Amino acid sequence: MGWAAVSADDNLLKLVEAEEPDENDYRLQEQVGFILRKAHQRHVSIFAAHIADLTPPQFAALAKLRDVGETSQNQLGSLIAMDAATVKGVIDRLKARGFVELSKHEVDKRRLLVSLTAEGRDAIDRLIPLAREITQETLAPLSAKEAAIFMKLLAKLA
Amino acid sequence: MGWAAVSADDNLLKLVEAEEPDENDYRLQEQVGFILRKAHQRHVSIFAAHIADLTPPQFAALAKLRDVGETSQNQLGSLIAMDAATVKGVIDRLKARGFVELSKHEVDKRRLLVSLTAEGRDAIDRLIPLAREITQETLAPLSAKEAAIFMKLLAKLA
DNA sequence: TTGATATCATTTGCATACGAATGAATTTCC
DNA sequence: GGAAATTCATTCGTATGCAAATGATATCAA
Repeated sequence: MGWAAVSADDNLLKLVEAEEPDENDYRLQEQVGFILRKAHQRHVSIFAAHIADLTPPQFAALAKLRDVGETSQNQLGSLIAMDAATVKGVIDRLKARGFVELSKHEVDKRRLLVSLTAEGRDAIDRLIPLAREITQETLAPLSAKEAAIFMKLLAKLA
Repeated sequence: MGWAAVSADDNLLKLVEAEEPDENDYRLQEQVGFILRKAHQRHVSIFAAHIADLTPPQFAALAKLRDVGETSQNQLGSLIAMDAATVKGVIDRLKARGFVELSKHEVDKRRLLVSLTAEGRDAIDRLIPLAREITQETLAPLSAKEAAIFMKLLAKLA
């Protein structure tokens, strides 16, 4: 009885495994998260090759400030997808470089207003053409049509 | 002559500007780098919701070790796209958790061999089904067909 | 063989990235 | 009006991620 039962269990196990051959062939390099991380790394590397003295988050902060003018730190953070702790560090470093200046909101005393300095505006205006090249080089492995499709799908994911 | 020349220059300038209206309408949220960063952030967040006690890089290290068995630290790093400094920290933390063990290469004394412990193998085997859910949820905004196209194009970029 | 190179690993320094805790100021709601 | 909840900013701790410098070991080449 013992032998027969074990044998039946073995067969059942094999059937189950045949229906789910997944467990054993998980391929890390094909997972979206892994490739996303690599694609992001590649982009950051291309960015650094074109703009050595500013990081992508710092550039994003300046570019957004150029769009919206003066805003609070948190507001800016939400516009460029950074939480409060992260945006503070970015703004601190931009302030130390003289690219942004801070002031207190007159009415709401909690808020810290951030705005571009003249130097910051010059910098971002000067860097935007380079940023276009960065975008182009990042998308270079794709044809124009592929790039358009990719951007549409990527936007859906983000 | 002076007036005529200036006038001609003005017209020329306007033509050039008409051909390149770019400078003023750089849209950060449409740049591939910015969206790539956001998509990556979203994936990391989904990952954390499913696997709270391990980060994506730590998971990648375990998954790759499961594939290839014992390897050197640097070799593992190149397999999962981490430089030497980064992979060291990841392996250190996995070692502290008892998921990997280190040993010296007998022949080449520079190399530090990394391998899964029994506990590490149990962990990765247990987590792989969750990782499949993470991949699925990350791609959820796309239809099956869109996801297939996206993965092909993303792989070209990375 | 030995001197130049290259590889493996470590360390340091800097810059995101985010959860959690804290304090100050504001808004909401009863 | 005032207590409760919310918002804004800061700080701390932990974890990538990478450049650059360093030391130990291997390999290559003259």
